[in-house]
Amino acid sequence: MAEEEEAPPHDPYSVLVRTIRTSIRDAISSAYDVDEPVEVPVDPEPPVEDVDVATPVALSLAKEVGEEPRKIAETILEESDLDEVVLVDEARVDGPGYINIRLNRPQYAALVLRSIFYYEEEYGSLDLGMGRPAILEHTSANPNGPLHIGHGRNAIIGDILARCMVFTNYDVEVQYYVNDMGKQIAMLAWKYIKEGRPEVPEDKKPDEFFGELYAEAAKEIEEDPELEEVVERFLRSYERYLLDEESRAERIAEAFQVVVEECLKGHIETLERLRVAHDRFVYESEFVEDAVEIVEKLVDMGAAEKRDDGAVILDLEDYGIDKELVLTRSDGTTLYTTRDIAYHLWKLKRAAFVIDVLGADHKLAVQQLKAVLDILDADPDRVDVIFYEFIHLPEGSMSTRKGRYVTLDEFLDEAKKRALEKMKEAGVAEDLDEEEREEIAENVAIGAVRFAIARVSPNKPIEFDWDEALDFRRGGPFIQYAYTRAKSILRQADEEVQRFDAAYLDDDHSFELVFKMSMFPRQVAQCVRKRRPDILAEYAYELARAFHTFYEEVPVLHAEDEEVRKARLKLVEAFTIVMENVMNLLGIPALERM
RNA sequence: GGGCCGGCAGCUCAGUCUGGACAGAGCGCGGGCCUUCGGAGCCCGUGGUCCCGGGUUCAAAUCCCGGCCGGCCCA
Repeated sequence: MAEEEEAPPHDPYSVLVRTIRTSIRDAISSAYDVDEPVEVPVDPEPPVEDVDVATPVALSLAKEVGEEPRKIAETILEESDLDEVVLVDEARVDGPGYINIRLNRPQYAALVLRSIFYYEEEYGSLDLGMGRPAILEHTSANPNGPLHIGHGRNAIIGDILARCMVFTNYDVEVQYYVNDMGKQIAMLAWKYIKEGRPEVPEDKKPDEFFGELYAEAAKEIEEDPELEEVVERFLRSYERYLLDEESRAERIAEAFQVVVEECLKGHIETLERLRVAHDRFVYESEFVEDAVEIVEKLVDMGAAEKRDDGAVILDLEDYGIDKELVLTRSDGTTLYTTRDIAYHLWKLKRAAFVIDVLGADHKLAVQQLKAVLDILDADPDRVDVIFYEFIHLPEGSMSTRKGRYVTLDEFLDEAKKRALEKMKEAGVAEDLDEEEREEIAENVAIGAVRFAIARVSPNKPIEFDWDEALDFRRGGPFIQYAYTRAKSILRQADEEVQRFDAAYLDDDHSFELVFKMSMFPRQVAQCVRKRRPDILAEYAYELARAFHTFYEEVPVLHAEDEEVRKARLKLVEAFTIVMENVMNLLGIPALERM
């Protein structure tokens, strides 16, 4: 009679670690007199042949206990019940006192595969968010030109994080904050009117068109500083218009709105191509009234001070910020930061967590923002900002103003071109028609671009280089190719394996793959907790590498034995499940053919 | 001048939070693997004062202090 089968663990690696920890901890407390529960670090990649996991715990205990580390390790092993743990095959002491553990590979492989097949597309998903609402804001580029690769970094970091948070049960709303009333927009609106409100040419993306217009405007204004005042007047008029104080400014308001909407249209088109989605677009101009109220409140509280010239300023020295914050200019208009405070108050009311993805140049502004939120008793700790460093071009940092940038569209186009060349060179997919080949190349391009940007940790500056960014050998295509190879095996096997014995997966390459797959839930959790998409990108790469090695070294369809063949087919199938989940989180298209 | 971030192989980067075994990958360079599942791949080799100087520790790329260089922000 079959027993009632228990659901397998969501996170087999954690089960393993917990078992080992408990066993060692118990051994320590029964052999030694230590007051606090001991931290037992577990190393999943010990540098020793035939060892799967290890712990240096005996080394760190040496001082407290006053014994040689090796001796401590031996005592721990004697006292512990590690040899009775099913997942452990052998535990021994090596080197200066490491406890090295070889796993019971058949047992562990069986556990891992059971989890993967049981949860399938949910494998890797731990309940970190418990359904709590979160607002994640990213991209939020000024609508005065096309998105360049710097914005791409923002969008991709934000998008991967959003996908990971949804996957780990956060109730996420992704927002794009449209900066529709900054000085840059005023410059563009001015130029737009000056040029007689030109239509966007048919053959041009609107953001590209207005980006060029903006660069021209910036140049003109630089050459004739008197125009600065004209632009300032535009800005004032628009803000008063929004507050119903100056209804005559309709023409100006309309110019603002046209340029913003057109540029935004272009942004969305690019983002869709890159598979980046937003749930909601929030406009800065919606917060003008709230901003005014907040300033009044801060003055009433006595926190902010109204100077003789009419400007309202806030002293933040108590927060370690020497620079005083201007909330209202002497002409009565509010500033970006003031409206940003209003926006954040609004977000905090609607969600348990607020996450922003911002360039490193916003660090001071965020410090100020958080200080003000604290003054307003609005819980700044619930606002978490992910900063990323800039992407530089060989000729300097990117600038919309100077018209010096590599757009995301160009980046994708170049990637696609190279993918097509590669396909031709490899003579791949020749039986498909032109359109299908284009589609594959486009998907390879998306994977290449997303991976190139995601793989670098956010706080590291990137020097952009075409050949390096589009190196298919260590990039998205490498990952996609692993998946494609696996799918190709499954297609040819053309059989549905039901029962199999994981004990046949104990050779080094198969087991390495099993072990890597078992790390997936943990990697997702790390990515969410540390807000570091690069962790997941790195993991995807390692998983792909483990598969490529397995593929080259271990025959599946031509396995020496029918039972071995079945087990390996299931391993390949499990790999496609895990890899598909990883790729979904990274937004890298999974392809049957490429 | 102040604040934040980075500096590791010729190049691009992991590892630093939570200190532990010879510091890991990829590119490059040298050599091998297409009579077996797709060579956008695999294997072997080459290559490092972990920016410098002190300190803490049995043990430092990792922690602390002081410098240097680069980026960003503020003045």
